[in-house]
Amino acid sequence: MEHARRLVPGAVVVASDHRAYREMSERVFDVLGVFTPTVEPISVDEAFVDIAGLWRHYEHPQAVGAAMRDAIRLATSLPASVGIATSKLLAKMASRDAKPDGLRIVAAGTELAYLHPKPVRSLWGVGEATYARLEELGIATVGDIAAYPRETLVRRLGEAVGRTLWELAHADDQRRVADSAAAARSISVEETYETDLVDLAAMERELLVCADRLAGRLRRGGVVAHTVSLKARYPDFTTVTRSETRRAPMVTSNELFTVACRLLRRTEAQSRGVRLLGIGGEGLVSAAEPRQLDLDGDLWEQIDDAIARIRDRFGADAVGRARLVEPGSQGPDQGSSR
DNA sequence: TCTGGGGTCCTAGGACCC
DNA sequence: TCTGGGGTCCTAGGACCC
Repeated sequence: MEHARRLVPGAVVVASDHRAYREMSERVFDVLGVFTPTVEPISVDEAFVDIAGLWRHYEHPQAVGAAMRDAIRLATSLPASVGIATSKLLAKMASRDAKPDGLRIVAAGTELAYLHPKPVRSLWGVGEATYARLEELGIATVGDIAAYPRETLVRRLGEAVGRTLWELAHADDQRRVADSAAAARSISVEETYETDLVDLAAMERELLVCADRLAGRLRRGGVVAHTVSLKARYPDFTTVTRSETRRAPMVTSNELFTVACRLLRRTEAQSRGVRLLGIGGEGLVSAAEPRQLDLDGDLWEQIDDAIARIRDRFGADAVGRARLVEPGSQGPDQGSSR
């Protein structure tokens, strides 16, 4: 945004509003749920829907897609694009073709004819790096991949990528539509700073902010983390991670903070400075599962819990860490830029 | 062209165990 | 006591996606 503002000094900048996006997203998913229970969210604004069970109610697949688009527009005033096909990959590609506000069908029997002329980059799973490698092999279209010897592709691209791409290029995609989103496997927070952080005290203050945010999200998700990871980006943009796994899972902001500080000392942050810091929780398990708490941990859970309830009721700025108050300021309002 | 934030999965090496 | 094979877990980094 800094760069954009420099280029266009008079630009109107509109802040993002994630609460509104979530609200609209929920309405869209509610609409989809009316059609069928088999709805698998991909992201806040995309989902796979299994419409195989709807053949009784609609004459053509087109009619299902059109009805969904109408219902979404009615409920949210938002345009929606729909791709219909015999597999997830093709439905996804068709929906991309349908954007920004349309409907695209790849009829059964026409899969390969649709797929093979497409550029490799349009396949789900071919990013910048894989694209460059395929280019070196003289592979430009999905059809080229399909014609390439499978074993050679695996040797060049690795087992997982090579095999998957080869199968997808033959329209071999057996993945089913799940009836809900998979449980999160990790939760993380991170922040890029306007100016690089150079001293340890400043870095630790920011880690405390991250630890607080992460603790809140773990708590709301009802999970605890066996592994805590730290992410640091140096001023030259190289990024490193450090992690620590423990038998006893962690949840409290205090635990997350303590581990993150220890991990930070295992990086070169102190000597090089950092542009970004982040903390993540991995190896998530339900907080409802029995686990051993030491007295100290129990106390911090109660503190986090109390803070969460105060924030729910009085707003995010209602309570804060004394440590995060700028020296000389009167309180969190004046002291915090966030 | 200097590049947010939040995720997933894969790979490779090393430790450890049987 | 040594060696080899094979499995799991942990760690770090990279590719990819929205």
